[in-house]
Amino acid sequence: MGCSWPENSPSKPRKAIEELIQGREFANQLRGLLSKSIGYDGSAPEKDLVLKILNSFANTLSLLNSAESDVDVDVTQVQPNTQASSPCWDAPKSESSGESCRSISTVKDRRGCYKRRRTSQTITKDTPTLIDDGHAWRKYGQKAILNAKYPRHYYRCTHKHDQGCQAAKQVQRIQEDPVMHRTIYIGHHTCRTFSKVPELILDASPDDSPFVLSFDNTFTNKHNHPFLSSSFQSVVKQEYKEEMPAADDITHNNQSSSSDYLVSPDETALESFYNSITDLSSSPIESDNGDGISRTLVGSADFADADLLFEF
DNA sequence: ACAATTTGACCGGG
DNA sequence: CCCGGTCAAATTGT
Repeated sequence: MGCSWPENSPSKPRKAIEELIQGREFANQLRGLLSKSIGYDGSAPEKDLVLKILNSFANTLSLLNSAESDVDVDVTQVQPNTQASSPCWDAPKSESSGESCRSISTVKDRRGCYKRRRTSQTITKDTPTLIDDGHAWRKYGQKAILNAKYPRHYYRCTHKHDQGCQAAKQVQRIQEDPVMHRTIYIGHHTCRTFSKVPELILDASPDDSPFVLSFDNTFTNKHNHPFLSSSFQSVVKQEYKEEMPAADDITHNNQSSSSDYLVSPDETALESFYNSITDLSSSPIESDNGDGISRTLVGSADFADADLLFEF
């Protein structure tokens, strides 16, 4: 079971990946046990540890996955409006206005104008159900994934068009542990607007040098998160709504489906969420998986700042 | 009325 | 051809 996420690996790394997935599975089980036996006054170093372990697994897996699939440095050119690079969605209207296109075209002719994202850096994060990373995302798709119980959701930055921000993310519920979501961040934010976040948070941060900014926040913002409650709630609502329809249904698993419906009840999700929150805020866990990040890139600054948003 | 999400179709890579 | 990523019309929410 499981091991459906990374499907793109030759053979040696693959074995390693399977091992890692198994390890992660075990860690998840341990985590479940702990949250049962401890209740939610949290503050258990054990759970702290488990979360660290889980993150290590996640990061290692993402490293392995990207290790052989891309060797690129692809710092994607971020240019909002050079018509040279703008695919087709910048000026599609003109073409459609001459809509008399003889083609049967129930759909406009999209041939050739379909830009598939070049593999840029991706960072994988496992987070308890409803974490908001503080960025404004716009959902643009949802897909059932082969062999996966839960669909994958596709988001891009809300400011893709007005600011040319290339950031995107994919979110999928982890089937071994439906409480957790795996989020793959692709590309980095070039937008400046934190629409959801009141400015008071940012006031300590001038708006250049994201590196400084993120570290700064790490130390200063640990205890005040004025936006947590609001964004939290909205996300809750959204998530539950999403999960309601047909957890499985996908393609082929007609027979086992009945058992799939007993996804963990809401309370469990909430409880463990609170637990994680507590744990996360009490220790700088995330900051150390810089190892996953630091090996490459330039865009990491933004992810660092995403990380600390996970930290409350 | 506008903005965000849903959803089926399309596209390109493997 | 299949699968996953993206587009965009239709629908739903604010």
